[in-house]
Amino acid sequence: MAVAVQRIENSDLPTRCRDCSSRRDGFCAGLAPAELLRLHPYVVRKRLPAGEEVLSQGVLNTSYVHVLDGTVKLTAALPDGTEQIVGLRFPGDFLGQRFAPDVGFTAETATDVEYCRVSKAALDALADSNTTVAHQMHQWVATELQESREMMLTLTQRDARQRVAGLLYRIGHRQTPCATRTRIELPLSRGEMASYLGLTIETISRQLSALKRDGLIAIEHKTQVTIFDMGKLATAAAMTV
Amino acid sequence: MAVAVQRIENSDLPTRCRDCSSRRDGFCAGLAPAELLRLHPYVVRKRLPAGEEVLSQGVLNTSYVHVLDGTVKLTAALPDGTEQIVGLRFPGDFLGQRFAPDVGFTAETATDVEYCRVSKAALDALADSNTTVAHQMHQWVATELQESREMMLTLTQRDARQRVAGLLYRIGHRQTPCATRTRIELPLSRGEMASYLGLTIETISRQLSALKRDGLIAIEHKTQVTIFDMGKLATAAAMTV
DNA sequence: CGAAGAATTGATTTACATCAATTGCTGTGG
DNA sequence: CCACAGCAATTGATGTAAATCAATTCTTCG
Repeated sequence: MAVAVQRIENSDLPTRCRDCSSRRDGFCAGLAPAELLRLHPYVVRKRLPAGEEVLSQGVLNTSYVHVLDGTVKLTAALPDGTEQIVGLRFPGDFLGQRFAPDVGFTAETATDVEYCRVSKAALDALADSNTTVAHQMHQWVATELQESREMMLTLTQRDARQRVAGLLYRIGHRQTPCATRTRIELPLSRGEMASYLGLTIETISRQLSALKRDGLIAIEHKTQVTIFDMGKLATAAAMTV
Repeated sequence: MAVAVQRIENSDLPTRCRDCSSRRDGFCAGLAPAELLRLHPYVVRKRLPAGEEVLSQGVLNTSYVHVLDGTVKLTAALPDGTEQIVGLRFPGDFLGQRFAPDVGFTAETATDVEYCRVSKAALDALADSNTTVAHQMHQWVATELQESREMMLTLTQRDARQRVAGLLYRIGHRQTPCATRTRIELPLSRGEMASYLGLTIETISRQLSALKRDGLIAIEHKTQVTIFDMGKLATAAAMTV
């Protein structure tokens, strides 16, 4: 508990942490330099291209993943062999369950992704000795639950147009939090968007065309989406209140 | 940490805990007798009729609720004034979020309900000093997340018949875990089932009639449902992996 | 260039919603 | 005890959003 830390220089941090955004305002901001150093041997920083598995459903749950750059999709393998997207993870997000014996959902890079993989045993040990860390991990699950319940409401209440607009809004919000007008790079194919929103590829395509026709967005090269007005998009998504 | 407890008699427990099922195999099984005694002044045991609010969305989050008997529905108030059911809680389940400043969802009794209301401050304090309790609470959120993600899959993948069959199956499973043939008391009206499953009252009614016609269930007095074969119902619900 | 895959667009079908009527309970008052 | 609100549930008729089926068009890449 009593980690006497004061005036520790940046240079006392592990090299890779020095310029990391997570150190400034993400998960690692909650860690003392000494703790980062203690964790250091159990962390690997990686970069993967799109379409690679980061964590695989069903295997022994031995690591956490902290997303630094790019988009990761969480997928559930369905009995019929297809996969269903159940969540998206962006920079700053955290993957892994503390109290699950094995991995519940496959995590797969949707774009090029940079991340830190942390040994579960090491971070769990740290959480055992540092309640702040334990709380942070607990709180993260609560955040995921909240998100998942919002998705439930989306699926029961919103029509196709609202779902697509809402997804674009959320991606825009994560990629450029403060802009009213923004250009985003879609991390998902039409099929992936369809899977996530419980719709079909054709419906996604039609709704994107409709949003384009209505002057809310522009699309270039399939994946470059310009959002002209985040507020109007939020209205189209019925995200108000 | 070092709570020296040995050979504590049942009579050392708070009176209300002595015959409580939660003490045997629920949340309170994880607590030492001394801890139960410590919590005792901050707990009230209550019994409410159907249709009462147990926790109210938006108010300051000051208590946890531990369901002992009956069914509680979690509802989200929608902007248009209607309410959407986002979850059901049965005996043994837990309500309340450790790290949320206010209550996220209204919890309302769907049937007569017996429960213990615990001061949040007191249980949080206990969790701070007893990691087992903290873990249990963390784990509970993880369980809720799991359930919520399964609901997402239901809403994206399953049709009306599968949803209704699945709900009956789950209620049957909670009320009588080991039976193949069972009779359940529906804790929800048709409208509530519709809200939970993202369907309409009429569709629920038609699907119940269809399941009856197909010989999977029988219904008396609207709410008494006999399930002839849980296995067949699970098949109808496509719950099989 | 041509093949293969992804996305768009159009035509048709369908599951569920919506609208509408009827039935069946439950409680209240004459 | 019956009459009749008042409400939930059922059942039927019709409408509609999205799925499905079916061509194109656009992209990428060997």
